[in-house]
This record gives sequence, structure tokens and C-alpha cells, in this order.
Amino acid sequence: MWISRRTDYATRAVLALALVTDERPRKIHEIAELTSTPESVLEQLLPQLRGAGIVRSERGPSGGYRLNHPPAEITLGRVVRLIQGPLAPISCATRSSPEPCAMELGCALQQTWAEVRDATIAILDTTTFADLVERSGGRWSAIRDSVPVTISGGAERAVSGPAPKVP
Amino acid sequence: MWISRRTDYATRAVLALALVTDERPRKIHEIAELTSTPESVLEQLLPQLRGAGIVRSERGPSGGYRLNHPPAEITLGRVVRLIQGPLAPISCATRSSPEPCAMELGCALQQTWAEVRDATIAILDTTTFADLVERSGGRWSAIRDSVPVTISGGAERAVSGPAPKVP
DNA sequence: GGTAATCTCGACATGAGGAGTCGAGAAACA
DNA sequence: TGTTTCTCGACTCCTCATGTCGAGATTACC
Repeated sequence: MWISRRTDYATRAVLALALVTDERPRKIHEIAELTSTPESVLEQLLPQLRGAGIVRSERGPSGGYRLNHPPAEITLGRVVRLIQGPLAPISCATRSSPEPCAMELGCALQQTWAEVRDATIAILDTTTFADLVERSGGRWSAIRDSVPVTISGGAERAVSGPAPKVP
Repeated sequence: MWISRRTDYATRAVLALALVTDERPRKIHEIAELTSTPESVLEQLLPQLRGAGIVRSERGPSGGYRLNHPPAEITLGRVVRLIQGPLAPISCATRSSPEPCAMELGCALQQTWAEVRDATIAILDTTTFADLVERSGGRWSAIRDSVPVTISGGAERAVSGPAPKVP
């Protein structure tokens, strides 16, 4: 349970943009519907993805977001790291700045945490959004054609309510 | 950064008990020193480990804690799960009760999260505390003989202050 | 030029949960 | 009886995740 809601949302948003066939940019509103994400959160996440060069934006009517690179060049690990930070399970096992373990005498645990870290990195850094598109069974054009997205007239904020709490 | 402080402390405590050679039980006070852990936290963690059958306790003077099984029979994953809960990185990817992903249309992400989960489980469930002892370079008897543990006379609570914050 | 649609940015409210402390009680031993 | 230890249940404090909102900037279109 260490992938935060925001990271989940961000990866879903990128996947949604990767799944789209035509070149039309997608509005925050649309992405929110496609991914079941609160719009207000995407208003924070997408600029962040934009700052990292993962997506590109256009303003004004007919504006929106699109990917800045082919899906094959965007790894899942990059998005996760951007939103969430280092992939190490514990601070004494980060690759960049492992803070020394308080238990001096040969803390063999550190080595195991590093193994978990490396296994995680190996998966997330080799999985691209092209892979995810493929696993999803292709693009979304057919689906979006057959299942009309209900763009209701009174389109105000907060399309999807907060997720129900699961105790 | 998803291994909580308490999980870290608990695994260190079990490792400390595994590293000890003689059969004398160790007091909370001693374990706290060996692992650089606040005593008051161990006062919660050790009963929890005891409830799970990982350690055993004895009361009164000359009481303390010892392992309830050989280190080779205690996996790291068991301790982590006990203190921390499921090992899945996200709630839609738990083995037991994966709550459905909000993004219905073929959320290929779920599959990747499951890969991360399985890789993590593979490491933590196959690493026993006997392995960790071996990696630590053997038991602690020699060390404890050469480096006398300063059991100060005025032994009050909170031997080790709170860990310094790293901004 | 005016207006509407859209992205942009920062501040904020809320709540949950992690982290650690403390006090009173029960059991063993001398 | 008294000391040492474990045991149990609050309780506080604080950080951070989550989500909302309002005001501004930019573009397209009439």
C-alpha cells in the first residue's frame, strides 16, 4: 500500500493519453472521466507531468493535454518517481543518499531492502506505456465510439465524488 | 519509503534476538540498546510479535524475550506482514481481496502492480533470519565481549532520543 | 474587441495514521 | 514484602496525503 492515490491517478492519466488514437488533445475534464479521477487533483498532477516533459498542453478552447513522447519512451518508473519520490522501501536503502542505518553492527536488513528496491526498479523502469497499451488490448477508439462518453450538459466541477472509504 | 519505522524496529529486534548466542532472554532495555530503538516502542512491538508466536517472553527479574523458533523458520515477510499489513503496493493488487480498479477499461496497471507485489513477496518470504544472521557475519558473542555494553546505573526510560529529522 | 473555454497557480481545510510517551497493573523471583 | 520485569491501554503530537476552491493567464471564435 505504498503507491499513493496521486501516483495512481497520474499513471492512469498517462495511460489514458497513451490509449487514445487520434491526435486531438484531451481536456482535464475528459481525462477525469476516462480515469475516474477528481478533476481538481488532475489540475495539480498534469502541470507536474508537464514540467517533467511527459505531457504537453495547449490552452484555450480546443486545448488540452497530449503525450510529449511516444508511449514506448515513457516508463512507468519515471512517472512513479516523479510523483512519489525514490522507489526504495526504506530511507537507509535509497540509491542516491542512503542515510546510515541506526543499527551499526552489520545491519543485514539493509541489503534485503536494497534487493526489494532493485526488483521494484527493474519492473517499473522496463515497463513502458506502450507495453501497458498493448496489455490493455489496443487503443481506445473503438471503445469510445461504441460507448459514448456521457458529457452531461451541466458539467460542473467534481464529476466523481471522493472514493468510498474501505475500513 | 513504505517500510514504516515500526516495521523497521520489529525486524531489527528479531534480528538482534537471532544474533545472540547464549540462551539467556534479553530484556526490552537490552534490545533497545542493541537496535537503537526507543524502549517504549518495543513495549508495543514485542507483545505483538509474541502474539504471533515469533518470540516468547518470561517475566520477573531475569526475564526477557527470546525467539520462539529457530531463525531459519522465521521469514522476513512474516514480520513485515504482521506489523505492516499486506505487501501489495496498491489496494487494487492485494492477493486476498483486490478491490476493483476504478478505471474499468482494462487497467493494465494492475498487472504491473501485481508483478511488483510478487517480486517483493518472493524476496521477503524466502529470506529467513538465519540468512540475515549469516550475512551479518555470524553471531554477536564476540562483539558483545569485546565491546562492553554500557549498562548505566541510572537506567531510566527513553534511552535513545527520538531520531533526528532529516528534511 | 468581447466572450467563453481552457489551462495555471497557490492557498487552504480536513482527516488519517505514523511515531512516540506515559501510567497503572500483573507476574516472577528472592 | 519488595524489586524487577513484562503487559495493556490510552493519549498526544505532528506530518502528510487528499481533495477543494478562487483568481488569473492564455487562446479560439464570433
